[in-house]
Amino acid sequence: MSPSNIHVPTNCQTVTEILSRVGDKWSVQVVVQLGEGPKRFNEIRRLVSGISQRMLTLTLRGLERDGLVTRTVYPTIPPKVEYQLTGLGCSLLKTVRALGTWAIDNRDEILEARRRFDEGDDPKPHSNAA
Amino acid sequence: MSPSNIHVPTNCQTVTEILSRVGDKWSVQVVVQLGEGPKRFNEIRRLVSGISQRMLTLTLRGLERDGLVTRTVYPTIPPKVEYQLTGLGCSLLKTVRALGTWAIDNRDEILEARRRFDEGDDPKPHSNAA
DNA sequence: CCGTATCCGGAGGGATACTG
DNA sequence: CAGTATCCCTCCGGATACGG
Repeated sequence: MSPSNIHVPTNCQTVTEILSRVGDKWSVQVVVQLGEGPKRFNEIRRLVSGISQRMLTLTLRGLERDGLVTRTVYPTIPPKVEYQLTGLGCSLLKTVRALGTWAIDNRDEILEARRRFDEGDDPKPHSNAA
Repeated sequence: MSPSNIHVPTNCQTVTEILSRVGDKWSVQVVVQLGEGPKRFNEIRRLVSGISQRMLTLTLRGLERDGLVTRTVYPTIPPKVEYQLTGLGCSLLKTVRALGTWAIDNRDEILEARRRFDEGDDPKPHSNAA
């Protein structure tokens, strides 16, 4: 990367903003599930097990608001609502998957570092220096 | 804790876990600053202006715990402490930059979608509101 | 200079009950 | 089935003050 890449204020600001969207507890999981194809409300709810009805609603609203998913209502009885990733949503999914790959690749290393740190931060276990 | 298996949920589980690390309010900004080279505590604090002393400490601790940064103390007077990205931290930075690029590229589209949604999400202005 | 401890307001998010 | 509203509790994170 160049030392003076694009102009400054847009950078941190925007990235942080997007990470807030994606970094919440549920958005990514919902997006990933929707990556498999369009899904109904309770279908998603089952797949992302652990999520509450309330949170699923809020998460979907947020994603819809940002143009990442579309919401289609079929006025049948009983009502049927389908959620689907937009093009924008798909492109986000790709990027997120890259992060996911990183996470999986480095999972063990992180867990190990974490364990060591919690043990008492002992970087030199072979030398018994108190 | 599951008694017998760790195989299935590795995907969502791990990704969510990493995003929690990276998706908090400050971690990314700190990592980005550290990407420019090793920095001292108050140096980072100035660069990531807006962060409180407390939050910087907590953020750095978290990153250190996960093996993303190292903390080096020089026992001088006054004390000097340097933080630096590890190899793991650098590789994360690269992935995060990709997400940052996505954010910048799609910033306008998201903001526009958001504005439309807040306006009243009105794709069919004529006829009775369905 | 670097960090910790305490106080405290507000957002996030779960459980539940109700509506169309 | 899909969604809203309410209650409530936890944790995040800012301000401030103190210790090495």
